[in-house]
Amino acid sequence: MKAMTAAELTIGQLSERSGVAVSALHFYEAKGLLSSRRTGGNQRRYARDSLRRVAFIRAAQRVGIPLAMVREALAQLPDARTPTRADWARLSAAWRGELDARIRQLTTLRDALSDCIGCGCLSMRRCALANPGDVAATVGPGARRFDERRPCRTRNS
Amino acid sequence: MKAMTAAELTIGQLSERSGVAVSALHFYEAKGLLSSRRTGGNQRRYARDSLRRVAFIRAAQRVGIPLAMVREALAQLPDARTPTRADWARLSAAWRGELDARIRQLTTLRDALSDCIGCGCLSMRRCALANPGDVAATVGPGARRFDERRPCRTRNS
DNA sequence: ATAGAACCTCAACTAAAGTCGAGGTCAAGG
DNA sequence: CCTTGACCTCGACTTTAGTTGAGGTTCTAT
Repeated sequence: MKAMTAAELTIGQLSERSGVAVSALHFYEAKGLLSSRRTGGNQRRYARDSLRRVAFIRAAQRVGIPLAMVREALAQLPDARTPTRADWARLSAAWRGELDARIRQLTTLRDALSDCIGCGCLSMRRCALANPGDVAATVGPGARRFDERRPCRTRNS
Repeated sequence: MKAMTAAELTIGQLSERSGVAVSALHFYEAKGLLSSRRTGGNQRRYARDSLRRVAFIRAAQRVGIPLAMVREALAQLPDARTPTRADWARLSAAWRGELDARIRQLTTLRDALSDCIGCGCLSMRRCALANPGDVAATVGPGARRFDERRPCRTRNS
């Protein structure tokens, strides 16, 4: 174990510091989420910003974002030079919408469980529980929205 | 097509009204998330509250909760009689914590992306991006918490 | 110089959450 | 009666996100 923190990381170091298994790092590389330089002996060497990429990948994973989507996001980072603050900020901005939507969806589910689930409402077309969060809006004429929260007191069961 | 809405639903009706494929309903039943009466001819008949169970399953699914966890939750509902308001309310209460945690995690990710990702922080042990949300608290002595949001200006990269 | 840890590739396996198709049964209208 | 559409089971296949193992190479410390 070479304690010296060099400019680059071995895969073992990246694994340990990120808490992600070596096999998973191989896998991320195979899927194009991560890249590495190879030494003369064909071993991987990671630039230090890989640590942040991996953190980003795992953070996204934890909230249920599929790797394919993460890959697309990361593809916007330059792969020649080390990403700058601005590069990450751009990526960040692109994701706010997605994250906000998911937060809204979760919040809605939580509230629906508290407010609505005991109401007897079984109309799949109207209950908050039943609607995908975004798709909900455009059902029938009258453009009723998800967020004009009329918590369905229909009792058709 | 028998338009008469009877006391029970066929699998086709449940599928159509819930928007879930028949094959998925079979699958849910196989996994113990759903149950049905059988007719003389071995066909499934669903009580009307199945509609709500399915809505609940899908809502949970949409926010990334695995079926196994949903199954456990639904197991708390009585399977002899139709669940009452109170039954659902109990289940709802049990889930608030889980949902709140997920909402917190997502919010943290969103904020970390906005505030922290460009900060140069690569300390996997300290950055909001890197921590599983709950586990974060207990690292080293000093009990620093996740929510005393000191957005890591360490710049050790 | 050599043991052992860490690394490499590639193929096979796993688990979750389904879908698809084959081959057969049930039920309702003409 | 008999056709047609909805239903049945069961096994095979799919995708995502990896893990595990075999067989071989590289690195580094003694």
